[in-house]
Amino acid sequence: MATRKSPDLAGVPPDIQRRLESAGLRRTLATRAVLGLFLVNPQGTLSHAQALSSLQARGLDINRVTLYRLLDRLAACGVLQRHTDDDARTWRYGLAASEPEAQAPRFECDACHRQFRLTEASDSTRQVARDLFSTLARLGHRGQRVDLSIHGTCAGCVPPEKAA
Amino acid sequence: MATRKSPDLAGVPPDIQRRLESAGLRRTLATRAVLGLFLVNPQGTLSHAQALSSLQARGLDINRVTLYRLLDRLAACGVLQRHTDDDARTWRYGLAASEPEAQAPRFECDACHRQFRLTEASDSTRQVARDLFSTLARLGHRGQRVDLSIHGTCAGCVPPEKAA
DNA sequence: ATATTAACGCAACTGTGTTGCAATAATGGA
DNA sequence: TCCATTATTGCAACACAGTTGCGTTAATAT
Repeated sequence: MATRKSPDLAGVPPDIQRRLESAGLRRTLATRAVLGLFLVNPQGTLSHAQALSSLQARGLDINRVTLYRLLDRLAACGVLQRHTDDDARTWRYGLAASEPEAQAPRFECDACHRQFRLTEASDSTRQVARDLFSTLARLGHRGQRVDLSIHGTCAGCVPPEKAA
Repeated sequence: MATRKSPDLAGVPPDIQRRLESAGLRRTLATRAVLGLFLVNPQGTLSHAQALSSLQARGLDINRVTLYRLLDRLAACGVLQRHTDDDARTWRYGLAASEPEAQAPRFECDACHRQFRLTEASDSTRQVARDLFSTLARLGHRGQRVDLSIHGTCAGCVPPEKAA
């Protein structure tokens, strides 16, 4: 009745499918659902708690521990990217960029806590990363990874009367 | 016997004393001890746990809740600066720069978890901050604060045979 | 010296994430 | 198509960082 190979990963981009497969991950209900959560809004990020309630809102009753482990697995195989939220002491997950080079700065709205990736500004990041690495080298340290984030108020949260 | 005004804040810089006073903080034993902890190493940062064990090592038996509240207070009045540690989900505290403009990037060693402020590179930060703010403005958002951090291995932790 | 109230210590609690283990269900091969 | 293998799941219990309420202590101002 149904095909045997790749049963239900319809809208999932091939590069993600490849990463899932080469890590040996199984296509479970939970995996598909969580993946869908991120694919409907590729720029956004979700905390564990947000992901859990989204799943519940869709009628999916997934155990919280299962979700923790699933998000971990997806991050470990490079499908998601994990970073710490600045305010709460929590992790946030977002789709990883296809090429890791394209590390764009993150913008986090202090009002609604949504996060955006500023792909328009990835040049700035590359530039400053070069600078910093050479500064570090001069001091005898070794730099490996630059994390650039901006806090502020997003367009949707800027009070209209103050919006210039 | 002892002077009545400002009894024991000998080595504390005047701008810090001013901030303490204008916030109405009292000069308790704990306040002085914690302040001392940071002043002996002005570039360093400490987690709550590290600060607590340093205090205990000096024979000071301060309650952990008291320390939490004290660190909060010092951060609230601008003497300390608080930020989330990237690996553990904890806060770290460091002396705040006298002028907030001079926000230098932070370098965090992934091996020993110590942190350094790269004052040599504060120009890079200013530059990239300008870039990002204008990018954000174009998109309708409003940027308020740029956080630039680098992870890597510090001079003391780089394995000698690999240190070039 | 005394009244006021910030700061303290204790106990109990919250929220986020983790671990051990038995049960379940994708997956690949017969 | 059925079966064996083993990744994944759910549950319960735990670990850790930080918070809250409240009665007590001790800086500070008068």
